[in-house]
Amino acid sequence: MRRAARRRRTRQLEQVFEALKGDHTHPFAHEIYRRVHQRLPRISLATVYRNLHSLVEEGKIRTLLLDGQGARYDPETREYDHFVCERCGRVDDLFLRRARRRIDPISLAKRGYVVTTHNLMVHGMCQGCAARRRLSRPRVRGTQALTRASVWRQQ
Amino acid sequence: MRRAARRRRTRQLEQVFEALKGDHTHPFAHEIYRRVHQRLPRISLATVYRNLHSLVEEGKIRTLLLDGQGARYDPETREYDHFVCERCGRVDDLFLRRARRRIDPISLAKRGYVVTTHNLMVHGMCQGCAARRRLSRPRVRGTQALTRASVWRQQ
DNA sequence: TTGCTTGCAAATTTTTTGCAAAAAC
DNA sequence: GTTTTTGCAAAAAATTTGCAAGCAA
Repeated sequence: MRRAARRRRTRQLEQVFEALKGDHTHPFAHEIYRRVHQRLPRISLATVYRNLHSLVEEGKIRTLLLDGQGARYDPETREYDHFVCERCGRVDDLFLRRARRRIDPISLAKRGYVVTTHNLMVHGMCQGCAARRRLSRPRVRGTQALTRASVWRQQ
Repeated sequence: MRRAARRRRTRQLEQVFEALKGDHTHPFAHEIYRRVHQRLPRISLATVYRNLHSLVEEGKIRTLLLDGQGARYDPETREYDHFVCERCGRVDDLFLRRARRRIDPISLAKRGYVVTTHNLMVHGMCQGCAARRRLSRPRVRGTQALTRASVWRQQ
């Protein structure tokens, strides 16, 4: 169950991290594999998974879980939130300064919880989809309400 | 991708909902199957999945996706948050009144986002695990727990 | 050299699907 | 009766594992 901490720096590990660094699209394991595979044609998907896990354990990247598909990976480890477009599936980073302060760790501590981190997921429609929708459906007494999101997937 | 809306009320659907109603432990599909199976021994896991999907679509339950395992199901559909214990895996409902309005839909709307809903996931250690830990590691100049709590950053 | 890490293929886990039969309406 | 839903088994998708060989330290 518990896997031993990584000790050696390998080309594979390095390339997996490189493939993700600076990327804000939150790619899936397979896309990362595709990228690394261009540089290391002999790498296997299993190794990509193993290295992604290592990086998560080291705290160099994090996992993001959303509905439907598999895990997505994120090189941004600062504490921040995400916006998930229910139309196209894109995931944006949100840096909501004000929102952050409104969570009250004290009240949780009073109830006996020890808080290490938290994550906010906002669901809706992204700019692009909202615009596209406005074009195809000219407004008639307000747009039709979106269906309520009933699925949350987070780490 | 899109499945037709359910039209008929069946014993199976009813029992799947009954098995979940009032349950705050956020069980996995398999546990729900186990429960329903006691009342309807011929039900199949596939049917449980299909009915869980129907219920989600009807808005009577919701899905909760967390790291590691599969989906968990939740009969509570009001907007509220979750606490995930990283020790034992339990998931508690959190009704954080103050936190409720923590996101600022206006600032998101300005950026072009259409927000339908949002959800907060708080990670850490639950009461039970924190207590157990306190027992095994007697405090020496402040508990480990407090140290971890201070990891909380509000930036 | 030592033993961690990789590649490969096979295994696991979780969820979905095709289809004929059963159940609703 | 007609159409939806079920049960079964098989398929799919995503991720993990065993193991011999490869490579970093």
